[in-house]
Amino acid sequence: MARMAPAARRDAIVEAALAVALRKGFASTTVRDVATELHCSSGLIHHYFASMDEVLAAAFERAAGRDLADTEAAVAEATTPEGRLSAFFGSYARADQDWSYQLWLDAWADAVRRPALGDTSRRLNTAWQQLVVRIIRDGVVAGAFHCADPDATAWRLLSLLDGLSLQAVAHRGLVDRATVLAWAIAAAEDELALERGALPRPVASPVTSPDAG
Amino acid sequence: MARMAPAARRDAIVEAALAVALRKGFASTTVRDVATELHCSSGLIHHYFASMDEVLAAAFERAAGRDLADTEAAVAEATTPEGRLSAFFGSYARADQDWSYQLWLDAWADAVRRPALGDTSRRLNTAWQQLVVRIIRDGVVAGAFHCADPDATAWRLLSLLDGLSLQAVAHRGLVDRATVLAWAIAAAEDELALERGALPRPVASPVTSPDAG
DNA sequence: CTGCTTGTTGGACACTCGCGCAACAGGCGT
DNA sequence: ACGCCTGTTGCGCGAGTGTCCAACAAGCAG
Repeated sequence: MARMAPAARRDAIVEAALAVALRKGFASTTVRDVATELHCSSGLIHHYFASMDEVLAAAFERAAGRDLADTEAAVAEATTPEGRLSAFFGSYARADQDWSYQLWLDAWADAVRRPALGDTSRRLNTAWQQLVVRIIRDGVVAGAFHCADPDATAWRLLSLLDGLSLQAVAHRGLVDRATVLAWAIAAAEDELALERGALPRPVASPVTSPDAG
Repeated sequence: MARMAPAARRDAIVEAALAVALRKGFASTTVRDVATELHCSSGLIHHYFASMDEVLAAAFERAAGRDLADTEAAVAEATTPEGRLSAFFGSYARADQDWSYQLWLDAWADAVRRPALGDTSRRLNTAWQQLVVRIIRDGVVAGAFHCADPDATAWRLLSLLDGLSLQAVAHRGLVDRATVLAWAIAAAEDELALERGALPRPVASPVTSPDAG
């Protein structure tokens, strides 16, 4: 493999690891898999990362961080509290269509066994929850929402969303995406003392859907 | 090891595999672990099972089935609709104490990639949801609950429970067990048009807590 | 008691895994 | 042009895995 600048090489490794993980899951992504994906030697991966755990954590960090940034951008675009919350749901539900949600399932399952991955997953999960907290707080300040404990409400909304998305992704067809979205929004309306229908229904945006590996 | 009847031996192997899996997780349960647990040779396991996958699949089926049966028994013991629902929550929350909930995380993550495991997981997940549906239906008939769509409510309650339990298990300490239980029960009271506090808070039943492996 | 079926043994085999290391080579400063 | 720094290689180690198999022994039929 051609010589590369350290930053670029690190980047390429993370990207390759992510590509493999999306195909076969975190648990069964090996150093040699990443090396093959990158057409380089396995030793090179260890030259940049102390352990495989760190490679996977970095790969997950990138994928989830990217999704978080996208969602934050979508939320920032909206002008009203109701619009921001809807933007959040719309952007989140999009995630369970392509394979990025499968990454979360893998990360949650492996969190206990791979410390670095577990830390990353915990941190990013909290970041998502804090995003919801901010949306709620802003809405309360603006007088649009009523909520006694935004932190708890955020956990409940996010967990409902996760539990439903989990079924949609792991057991395809048991619960469909539109239903997940509708139920989550209705739950938010209840939690925030809004009238039914107060939150605009986001349109489901079509996204890339890679085949199984 | 003493000679045994084929059926009894098969049973003992599955039981031993389950014991190990509950102690150190599904992913890291090996043939030799099971053999050690059973005080027999590793070859014996392969005399009864064509592959290790089959052993683990049988163990998962037994664990999940037993949890379901336990919960169904606990639910059946209660006499009022409120008592039955509380019994369900109490029994379910118990699951996230040891590794049995980690089994579900593993199953959900691998469902898409391992068809046999995915089928089992889907079937048992649906069985849990149907148990909630029955509790709700009975409560509605008895006039204790009000619910327009028991099927949907069951999915929402179960998903909230799963989403919260997931955080409790994968990210130890982010959300604690008592909170999961309290929030789920409160959500149930809202869904079924009950007054706050109408559902008795189940006592956290002490269960076997094997050390980490 | 003898012979045969079959549960059971324990090691051999052929991998894979993460990781470390000595050697090679490409590009930059001088 | 040279030499040094460092990205890169590819092999090898030790530990781990699932799977297979020839040999052993326990119990039953004759």
